[in-house]
Amino acid sequence: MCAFDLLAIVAGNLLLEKGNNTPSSSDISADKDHCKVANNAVKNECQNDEKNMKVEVHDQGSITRSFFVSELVSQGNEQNHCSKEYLYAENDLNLGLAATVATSECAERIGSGMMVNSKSQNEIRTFAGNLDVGPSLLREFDNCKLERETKKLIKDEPHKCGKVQNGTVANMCSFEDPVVWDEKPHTLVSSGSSTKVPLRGNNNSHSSYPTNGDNVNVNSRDDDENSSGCTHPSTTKKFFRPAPRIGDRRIRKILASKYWKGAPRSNDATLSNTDGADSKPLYHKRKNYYKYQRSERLYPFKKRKHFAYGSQLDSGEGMSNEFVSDSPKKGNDEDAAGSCSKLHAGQHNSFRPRHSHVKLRIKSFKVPELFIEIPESATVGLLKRTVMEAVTTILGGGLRVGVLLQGKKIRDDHKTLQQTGICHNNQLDALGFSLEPNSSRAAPSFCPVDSPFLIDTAQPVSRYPPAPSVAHHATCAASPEPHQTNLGNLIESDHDSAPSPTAMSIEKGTTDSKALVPVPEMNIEALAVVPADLKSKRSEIVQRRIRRPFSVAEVEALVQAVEKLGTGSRWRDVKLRAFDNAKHRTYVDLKDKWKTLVHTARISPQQRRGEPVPQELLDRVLTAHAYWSHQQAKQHIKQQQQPPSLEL
DNA sequence: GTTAGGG
DNA sequence: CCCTAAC
Repeated sequence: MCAFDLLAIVAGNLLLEKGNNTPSSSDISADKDHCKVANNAVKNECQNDEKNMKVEVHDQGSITRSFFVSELVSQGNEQNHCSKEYLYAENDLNLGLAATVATSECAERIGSGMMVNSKSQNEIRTFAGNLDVGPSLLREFDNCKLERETKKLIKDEPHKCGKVQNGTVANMCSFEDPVVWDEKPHTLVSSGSSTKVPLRGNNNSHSSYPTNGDNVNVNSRDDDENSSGCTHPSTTKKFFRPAPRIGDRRIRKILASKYWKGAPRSNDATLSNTDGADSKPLYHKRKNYYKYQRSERLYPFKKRKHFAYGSQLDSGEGMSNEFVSDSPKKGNDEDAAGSCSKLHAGQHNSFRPRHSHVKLRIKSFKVPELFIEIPESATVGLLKRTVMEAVTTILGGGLRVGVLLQGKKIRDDHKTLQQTGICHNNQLDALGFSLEPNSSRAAPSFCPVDSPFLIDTAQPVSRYPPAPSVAHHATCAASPEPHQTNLGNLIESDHDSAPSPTAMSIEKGTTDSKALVPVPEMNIEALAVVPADLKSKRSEIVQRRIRRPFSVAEVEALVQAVEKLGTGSRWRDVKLRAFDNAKHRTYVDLKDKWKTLVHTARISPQQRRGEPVPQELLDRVLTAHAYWSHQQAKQHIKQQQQPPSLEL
């Protein structure tokens, strides 16, 4: 069950609420004409064996909350600097950006107590970490008051924003559920979703480091989440860098590949409903790409976060705070009101429905299905980490929000809510949201976004009851899982899952240690529309493994093995010796890793990226490499000299 | 099935 | 990590 706590956080259902703010979704009588998204108060608390992570999101509907970041910044005594940027971002309707700025600029200050590992790379994480740090810090944010001051500065230093903002602000407006955006100035829209919380893998951030390279990503991402959970920090990243829809560079590769030449970036476009801005990510430099890819995916959340003006972050108990307040608290909003309207100014025009508003309350999301296999002897802490990593892995490919109406997935992003029937009385209760893995194949260009035939009815979705029911349950299913892996806390997943929503399930541990396996779901409807040949291509793509950085521990093991066995023609032995239980590490992987290690060891530390490998290890790499290279050379010489003699 | 290297 | 040629 513990494991599920983490998952549960992510998991969830959507509650559609009309009219009044009553929690009950059944209240149909409410005025449907005026629908708004209720604010969610979500408090999640994840405790790790290592330390307590707290992600609390209280969206009380107070617009003021949006300034959380700013406040945070100001707290750091960098009001001028940070707030400016923040405001600027705000001006762009890009709170996320603001958060980003704050993160990069002020992270260290804010989190003075935190470990700041390194430059920009870790800043975000650090920032998030700070947020987590504690109630004490967070409480400070409670008093929001910098809006006015900061506003002045909004236009002051646009360039700063640019610096931080690699992506496009336009991205913000991408494919979110229109619903969320249907807010008018007066309407308080905040779909504070518990979703953010879960991602927080901070638990491991310190200690887990050796465990898995992924942690790095996870943490940073998580932190984002956290921060977002706390308020906006997370959001930041998202906007900061337009979310690459597709997984790794694979996407790039795919697009470039012969098979896909015909279907360029439109691919992305498909995934993201509206704006073409999404395609940008493809052009991002690879290095940055990984850094942000995960966080970026959380598009939906971030947007919501923007509107989910997190209120005070105090240490609460409940994992999910059901509290929802629809309307902003007037008291707090006094100040915020102005900024708020400004904040949303640009949005209304394009997104708000003409007549009525849809009022939604998203209590939680369904999350992709996970299978976890772990030894009974494993510790709870390990279980938690495992789950965390599993979640991270799944999310690694990015997330999309799926909208389900009466159990049917709505694919046409261009339809209005009205057209879809979401606003109608009888539909509100049937509306569901899901988090879906955002895989590259999910929406190849050849699948028109708008094509009606894609609006499938007979989807895997059926497996997943309309949001409300799925919510927080992690079901324990004992089903033999074909693709298993070893290596305790490392995640084994070789495929991004297909874009269908899934429920959570856990597989009872067997005797050996196993890892998580995101079980991909077939995108039936999509496949049905795809030409046969393309279909096969796609399936190939699906097999692509996710990138999983080597942890220091793994590097250590690799180095040790190579020192003993050597490199030449012994990768299989190395594998068996040091990574026999890590199924996801093939000898080819090890070989490749060694290759990169050697390269890394030769370049200057400044040029290195990713999780830093201790210099000591790098030294050993060079030494071992030199030694074995020499041995190999000698060997070759011998062989070249021997044959003649034999012939003679 | 492995290894070695380029991508 | 992927892909492939070459064992």
